[in-house]
Amino acid sequence: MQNLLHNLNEEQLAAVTLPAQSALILAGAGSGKTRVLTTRIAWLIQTGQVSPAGILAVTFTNKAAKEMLARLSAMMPINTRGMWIGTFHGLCNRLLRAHHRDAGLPQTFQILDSQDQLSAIKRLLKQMNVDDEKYPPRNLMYFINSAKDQGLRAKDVEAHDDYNRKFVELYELYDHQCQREGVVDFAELLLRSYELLSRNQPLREHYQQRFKHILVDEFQDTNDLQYKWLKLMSGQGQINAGAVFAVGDDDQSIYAFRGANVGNMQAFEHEFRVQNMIKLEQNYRSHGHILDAANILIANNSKRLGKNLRTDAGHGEQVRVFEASSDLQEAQWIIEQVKNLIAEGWSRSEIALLYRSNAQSRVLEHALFSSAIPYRVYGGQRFFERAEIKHAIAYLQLMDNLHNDSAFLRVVNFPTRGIGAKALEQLQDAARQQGCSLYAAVPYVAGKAGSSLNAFIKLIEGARFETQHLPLQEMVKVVLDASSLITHYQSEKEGADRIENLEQLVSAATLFVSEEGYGLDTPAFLGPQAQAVAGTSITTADGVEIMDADAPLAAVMSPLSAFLSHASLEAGDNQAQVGQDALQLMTVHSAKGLEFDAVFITGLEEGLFPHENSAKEEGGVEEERRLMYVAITRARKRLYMSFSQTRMLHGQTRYNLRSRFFDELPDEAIKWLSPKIAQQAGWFAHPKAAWDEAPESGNNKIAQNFSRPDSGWRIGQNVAHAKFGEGVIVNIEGGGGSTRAHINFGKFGMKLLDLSVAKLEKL
DNA sequence: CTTGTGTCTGTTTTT
DNA sequence: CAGACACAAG
Repeated sequence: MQNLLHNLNEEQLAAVTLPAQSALILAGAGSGKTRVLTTRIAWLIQTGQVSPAGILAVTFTNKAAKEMLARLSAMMPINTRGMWIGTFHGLCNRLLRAHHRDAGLPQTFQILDSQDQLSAIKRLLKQMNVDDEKYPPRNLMYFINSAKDQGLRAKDVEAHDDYNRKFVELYELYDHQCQREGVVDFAELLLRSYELLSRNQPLREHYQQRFKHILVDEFQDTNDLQYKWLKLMSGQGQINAGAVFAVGDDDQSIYAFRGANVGNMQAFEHEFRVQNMIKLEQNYRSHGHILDAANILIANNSKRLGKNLRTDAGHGEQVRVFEASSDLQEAQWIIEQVKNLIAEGWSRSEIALLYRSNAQSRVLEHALFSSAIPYRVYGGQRFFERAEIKHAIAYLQLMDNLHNDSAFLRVVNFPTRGIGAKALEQLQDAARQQGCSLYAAVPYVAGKAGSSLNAFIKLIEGARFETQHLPLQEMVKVVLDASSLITHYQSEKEGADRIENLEQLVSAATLFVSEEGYGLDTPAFLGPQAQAVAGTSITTADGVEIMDADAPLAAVMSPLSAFLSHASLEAGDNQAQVGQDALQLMTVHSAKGLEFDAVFITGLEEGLFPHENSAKEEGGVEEERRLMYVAITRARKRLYMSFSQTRMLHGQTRYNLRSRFFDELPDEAIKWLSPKIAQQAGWFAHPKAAWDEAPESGNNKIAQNFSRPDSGWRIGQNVAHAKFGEGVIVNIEGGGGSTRAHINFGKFGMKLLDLSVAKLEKL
C-alpha cells in the first residue's frame, strides 16, 4: 500500500484517496493523469472498497485502454482480463453481444466503420431515388451521426423546414436499412446500448449495482450521449448511485467536431454533486520554456475552467522556430535536425514529427525514406482500411452474416466474375419485392444473371462449409484462396504489396486469436458458449437467464465475430514493426496522451494550422488553439516549430502566411533559427525581429540552396500594407510600367494591388 | 460485361 | 494529387 502511494505529490494523493463520491479531476497536460487513474483503481481494490468486478473504466482510444491495463497489472497481481476497462465503443459492443436479443440485434451483427457507413448511405439514396446533389451523402451522414451523438432517433429530431424533414426521413430509412442488414455504425453502438439499459430494468439494475466505481479518462471528450450513458450506468440521482471519477482537461478538448461537449464538465459538477474538484497543475513532463509557451498560448482562449501548469524542471532550451521556403525544404531541414539529434545520442523513438493533417506526412516520409531514417507512421491509412483488406474482410463478414448487403456488394463482383450493373439491378429489384437481403434474393433472379449470382452463392456456401470447423486463421487462408483475391492481385502490376498485406491478415488473425484467449484451434464460427460463471448471470423480465457481459469473451461472441469487431473498432492502429527504434510520425490528434523528448510541430501556416475550415465553425479557432496546446505539451526537452512559404496542396502550390499562433507565444521562449545568409537576400526575413542567432551548424548548407539574387517582387514574398496588414504575394501579372500583384492578406482576403502605386513593405 | 480513359471534385482531426 | 465516377470502346 505504502509503495502504491509514496510517489504521489499532494494533489495526486488527494485525488487517489478521495472518498467514494463522484469527483472531477482537472488534470493538466503531463500532470500524471494516467497514473492517478490507475493508482486510484489499485487503491480502491487494495483497501477492499471494491472488487475488480465493481470497476468500470472508460477511455476513448484503444491505446489508452491498453496503457491503463498494462500499468494496472504492473501495480497489482490481479487478472485484468475480466475487468471492464475499454473504450466506450468496445464496451458497448461487448454489452450488445451479450444481450443481442434484448437489444434487437442478430448475434452476428457487424460494425460499420465510417467508410462503410458512407457507402451504405449512398446506396440508400440511390435506391430511394434521392438527388445526391441536393442531399449530399456526407451531409446526411453528418446529420445522422450528430443526432445519434445527442441520443436522438429520427422521431426525436425536430425539423423546421422541408429540407430538414427530408434528412429526418432519410435518417429513419437508414436505420431501417441497417436493421435489415444486421449492421450498426459507431454511434449506434452507444445509442443502442443506452436504449437497452434504459428500457430493460433488470439489466440496468444489474449493472448499476455492480459498478460501484466508474472512472472516465479524457472526460472533456465525452459527447451528450456518452454523458447520458454514464448517468444511466452509475444510477446518478439514486440513493446507491455509483461514484464517477472523471478526469479531464478542458484545454485539451479537441474533438468537438465529433460531438464532444466540454460543457459536460460543468454539467457533471452540478448534476453529480461534485464536492471534490481537484486540480493537478504540477507538470512533470516539459521544461520551462516549453511550458511557458503552452500556458501563454492557451491563455488566449476565453472559455476556460482556469488552470496553469507549473514545473520544477527549470527553463531548459528555447523553442526553435524555422521558416522554410517550401514544404520540401521544410522536410529537408527537419531531416537535418533529426540527424543532429541522433548524432547527439537522442533515441529515434523519442523524436516525434507532428502535423495537422495526414496528407502532410507524405513529404516527410519521402524525405525520411531517402535519408534512410527508420520511421513509423501512426494513423493515416490504417491496416484494416486498405482496399484489399476490406475486400477480404467483406468475404468474412458475408460468411458470418449473409444479410450484410454492404459486404455482399463489395465482393459479389470482386474479383470480377461477370456480375455487372444489370444483374445487380435485377437482384436489387427482387430483394425489394421480397423485402429480403440481396443474398436471399438470388433465387428470384432468372436467366444468365441468375446463374452467375448462383455461382457466387455457391462460392460463399462452399467456403462456409469448408471452414465450419476450422480456427479463424485457417479460415482466413481458405477465404483468400476461395475468393481468388490472391490470384487476382498476382496478375496485377502493383499487386505485390497487396498480397503481402493479405498475408499479414492471416498473421493478424493468429495474433488476435491468441491474444483474446481463444484456443488456437477453436472453430471460428463457434458461437457463444453458455458456461455460467457464478455471479455472471442475470434473469431478465421474461424470466430468461442470460450471461453477464463480462463472462469470458468466448461466452459472448465467436472468434469470427470478435475478429470482425476488432477490425472495425481498432482499424489496426498500425502494422509497422513495433520493436524497432524509429522516428514517430503522427497527427496532433493522435499524439494526445503521448510524450517525447523532442517534438517537431510542422506546417504551422494559416489555413493549415489553424485549419481554414475552423474559421467558419463556431469556436473553431479556439479548438485549433487547444490543438496547438496539445502539440506543444507533448515535448519534454526540446521543441521545434516550422512553417513554409509555399506548399503543394491538391496538386497546386499554395502561398501561406505563418500561423497566427506564433504571435501568441512569448518572445523569451522562442529562438528564431532561419539562416542569416538567406535573410540578407531578402528571402527569409521575419517581421518580428532579426534572427536571434547565427545559424546553427548544418543550416548553412540549406541556406546556400536558397540564397539567390533579390530581383524585386516575387511570388511568395511576404509584404506589409498600411491598411491590410501582412500578406503574401500569390501571383504577379503585367510587367514593365504597371505590375499588379494578387496578395493574400489573410483576414482581409485577396487584393489586387498595383505594385508601383501601393505602398508595400517587403518583409 | 469489362476495361480503359477521361473528367470531375473535394479535400481536418477519429472511435 | 488522389479517388470517385461516367462514358466509350472492346
